[in-house]
Amino acid sequence: MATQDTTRRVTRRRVRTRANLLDAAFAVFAAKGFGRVSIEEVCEAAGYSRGAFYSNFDSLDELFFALYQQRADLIAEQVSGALALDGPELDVLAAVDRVTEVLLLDRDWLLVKTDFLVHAARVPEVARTLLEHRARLRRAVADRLARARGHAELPAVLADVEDAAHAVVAAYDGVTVQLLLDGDLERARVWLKQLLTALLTDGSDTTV
Amino acid sequence: MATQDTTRRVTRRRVRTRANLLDAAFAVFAAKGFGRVSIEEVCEAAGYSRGAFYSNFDSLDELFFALYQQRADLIAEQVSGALALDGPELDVLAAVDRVTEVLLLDRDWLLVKTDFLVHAARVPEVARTLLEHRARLRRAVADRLARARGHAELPAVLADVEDAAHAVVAAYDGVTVQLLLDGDLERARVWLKQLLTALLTDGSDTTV
DNA sequence: TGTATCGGATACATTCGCGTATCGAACGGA
DNA sequence: TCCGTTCGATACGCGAATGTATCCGATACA
Repeated sequence: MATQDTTRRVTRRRVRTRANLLDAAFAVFAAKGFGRVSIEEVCEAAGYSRGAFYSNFDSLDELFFALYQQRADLIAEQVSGALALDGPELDVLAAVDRVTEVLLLDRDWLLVKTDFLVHAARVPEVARTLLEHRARLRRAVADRLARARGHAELPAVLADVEDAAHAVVAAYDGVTVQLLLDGDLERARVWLKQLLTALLTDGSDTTV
Repeated sequence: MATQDTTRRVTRRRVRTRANLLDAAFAVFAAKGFGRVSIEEVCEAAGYSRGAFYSNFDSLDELFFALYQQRADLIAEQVSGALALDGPELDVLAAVDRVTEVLLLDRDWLLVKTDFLVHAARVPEVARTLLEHRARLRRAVADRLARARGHAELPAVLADVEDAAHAVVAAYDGVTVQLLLDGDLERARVWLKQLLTALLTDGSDTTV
């Protein structure tokens, strides 16, 4: 179903099935890793037969791609929301807290996301999508920083707002790796906040 | 051959074969990703039959593990070397340059390393090994920073040397992700230097 | 409610990769 | 150089996963 050629009657049942397959796939991928999952396992977890799968997707890769997009869009919205929350008065540290909460929500997503990264790293077409998603996040962060800029705190060597946003994403990725290994979500949050603070403040007080 | 039971005459041919298999595996893993590689592919790339493989390893997982350890140890030594290079007078920025050069040497290694991370994230036993390796790196960095500490520059919110070392590793991981996606090695180096500079200096001059 | 279409189950053939058992050749010590 | 040992190639059987073709029940629309 990669290419939806002619218009077809898309049944409610169909969308439900598709959603169920995606959800099941998420769970299975998180548990075993994309590379070790078979189509059958996904179907079994979702409670369907392989026929249902092939009726909705052409390959595991395609499903994986759809899955990533679905979840990534969700996260992007949540982050934007967390950043937009306070008025332009701007308490950057509070924003950092909220974003941290959203970004480090559950380890399963990070597992799947990293699997997807590994995949994307070898398929330029897929990499492009992932890069676009990251650009979207950076943009949101950069905008927020720009808004805060006039008001008070000033980054250190990262004077450029774009660079600062880039740094935020890098910190996120860095902490992700640590979390994947030790599984300590709470510590990861604290650590990410500390890192972001170090990156986004010049060392003086901070809050504005 | 996981458990080397009784003492056996280990032939030169054997070590050569093993090394060849490891080298070939590295190339194949880098190209296709661990999850998409079969034992046969590795053997074919190395120019051996599957018999040779099973004579040297019990499973692809075991080979992967051996491969990671081999290369990781190599890197660890190189980093230590790069850090030890200058005397205790200490130009931290120069050290940053050298380390950056070593850490971002080739993308293939990062690909394999990330594959290994994804694997380790789901196998605690393997994760422990990877965590130990990272601890080794952090230690080297922390020692270096401690040596520099008395002399001049001072981190910002990362007063603790251990925290600073932690941040260095996080930055490395963060930049790695970006490099995996865009493949621009030179830009990654520049970017890593900038990040490390931002993290390890208080914003005043720097060099000491 | 009837009916044409759609969605998913089932059954099948096939390919692929695995692990083992066996055998001849390479090796290294005497 | 000779001989016992080790290494790796070959051949085999097996199980798992794939993709397809077909069929029946569900669904939307009139």
